[in-house]
Amino acid sequence: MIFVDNKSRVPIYEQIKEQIVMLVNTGIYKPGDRLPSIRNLSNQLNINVNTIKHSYAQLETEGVINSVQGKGVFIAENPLENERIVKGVLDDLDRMVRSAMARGVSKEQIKDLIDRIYETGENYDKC
Amino acid sequence: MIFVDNKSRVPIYEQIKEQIVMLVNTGIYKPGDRLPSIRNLSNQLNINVNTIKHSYAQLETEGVINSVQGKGVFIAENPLENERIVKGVLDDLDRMVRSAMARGVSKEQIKDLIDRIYETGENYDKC
Amino acid sequence: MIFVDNKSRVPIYEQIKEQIVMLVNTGIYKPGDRLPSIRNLSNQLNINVNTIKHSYAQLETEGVINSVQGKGVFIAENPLENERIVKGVLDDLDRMVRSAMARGVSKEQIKDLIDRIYETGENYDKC
Amino acid sequence: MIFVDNKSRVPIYEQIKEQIVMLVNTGIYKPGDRLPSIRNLSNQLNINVNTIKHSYAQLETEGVINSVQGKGVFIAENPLENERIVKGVLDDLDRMVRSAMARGVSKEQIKDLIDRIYETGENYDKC
DNA sequence: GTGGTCTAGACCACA
DNA sequence: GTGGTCTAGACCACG
Repeated sequence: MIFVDNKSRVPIYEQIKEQIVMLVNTGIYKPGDRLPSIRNLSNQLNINVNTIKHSYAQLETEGVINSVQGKGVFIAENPLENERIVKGVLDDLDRMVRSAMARGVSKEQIKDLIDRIYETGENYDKC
Repeated sequence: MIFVDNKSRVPIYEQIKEQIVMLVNTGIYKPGDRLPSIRNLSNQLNINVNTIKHSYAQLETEGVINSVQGKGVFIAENPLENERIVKGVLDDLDRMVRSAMARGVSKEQIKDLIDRIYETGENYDKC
Repeated sequence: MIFVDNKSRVPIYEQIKEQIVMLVNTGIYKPGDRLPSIRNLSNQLNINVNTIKHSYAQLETEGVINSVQGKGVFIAENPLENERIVKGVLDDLDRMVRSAMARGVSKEQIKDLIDRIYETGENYDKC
Repeated sequence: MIFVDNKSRVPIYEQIKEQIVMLVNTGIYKPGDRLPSIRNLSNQLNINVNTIKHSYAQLETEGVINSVQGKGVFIAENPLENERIVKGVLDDLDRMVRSAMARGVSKEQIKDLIDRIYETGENYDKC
């Protein structure tokens, strides 16, 4: 499953891109694997088709995926020639942690939150 | 006292909000203290009056400050004791941690980030 | 559906806020319903976009509505279940009753006013 | 004591005017009585001298009071020739009660609030 | 001088 | 099309 945060400053199409790259990075997606169709993903995530299209289009120009008319979308042969960095999220996290600190939340509280999320929310599947 | 990064993805009014909260949190601003007037800050930062107004308005509805017609803007009595806002911050954190997880950031990475933030911030009066 | 009195001492954005809350309260708007777009309402009422935006922004921080980029503005899940806002309303009431008392309004006068309001409003679905 | 609400839509100078008229109306102030000096009232209420001046000036042009250079300010002989109506407060109250109702506050809750205020807050003195 | 409200219009990102 | 941000400038009420 791909996780999308509507309210993030990071646009949805970037979130999707980053997560697909990550799935490739961790070996969950391998070259030649087929990605979910645009409409399929659109339905799953309840997100506009155009947004998914936007993500896929950028991934294609970056050489991460290939879309084949009438067949589907596939992971490219050398998908990670241009390595990508997950930076936006960490910036966001940084700001939010500072915000929470300023508002009196303790370090322990935050770490507990993280543990809880990572334990319960194992939301990695091949989708 | 306040700095603004025009090029950040974080809107200016939020940058200002966060910095004022920080100044309150560190004890530099105390209840009853007067903030710079919207026009004054507007000139200092070379930012439109309305943008400053926007920041101040949100801080007021969050109970951090009180603005008084014709007098100025002042730090509230219990500026950071607002359960609802703290809850909102935690919700935001929750979303972002999930987002980071989905994008392949490890639990340890996040916890390191937190440690770093809390350590550098520990010089503050209140934490 | 929404009316505005330009000459009132009550600012337009507050009039709009109150009427939307009322529409939610009476069950005319239900969670998930879509509100008119800011531009649409702006045209209908012949009021500047920013003024509408102002109303919607406050309602969002109060948890009554959610606005989603590119999609629209929607009634939140529990639009009126916000302890903090209710507390704020009661504080306002407190101030105004004291004000009325100081200006010679009798207890009975106020109670009559309340009865009248609650009676005429009793046709509403939820009260 | 005169009661002033900083956050009311009714301007402070009007609140003061109304309350003095009310004190005359109820016979607490009689023709010839001396009002507190501008500075005295300014200190008591922690309100700017100009604001008090504004109230007194209007009351004088309306014939309610006479100010005598170097002696003080006194209630006029026929102070209430032009009868005044306390309307602003009631409008405010009306709006707030509706607001509270919309937010789920019960009629009884409000009436309790009123009883409590009127019982404990007998803040009428000659000042 | 202060804050409060409103308008008009611009540009952006997203669906 | 949608909302989000920012600017410029106006007028008001209040201190």
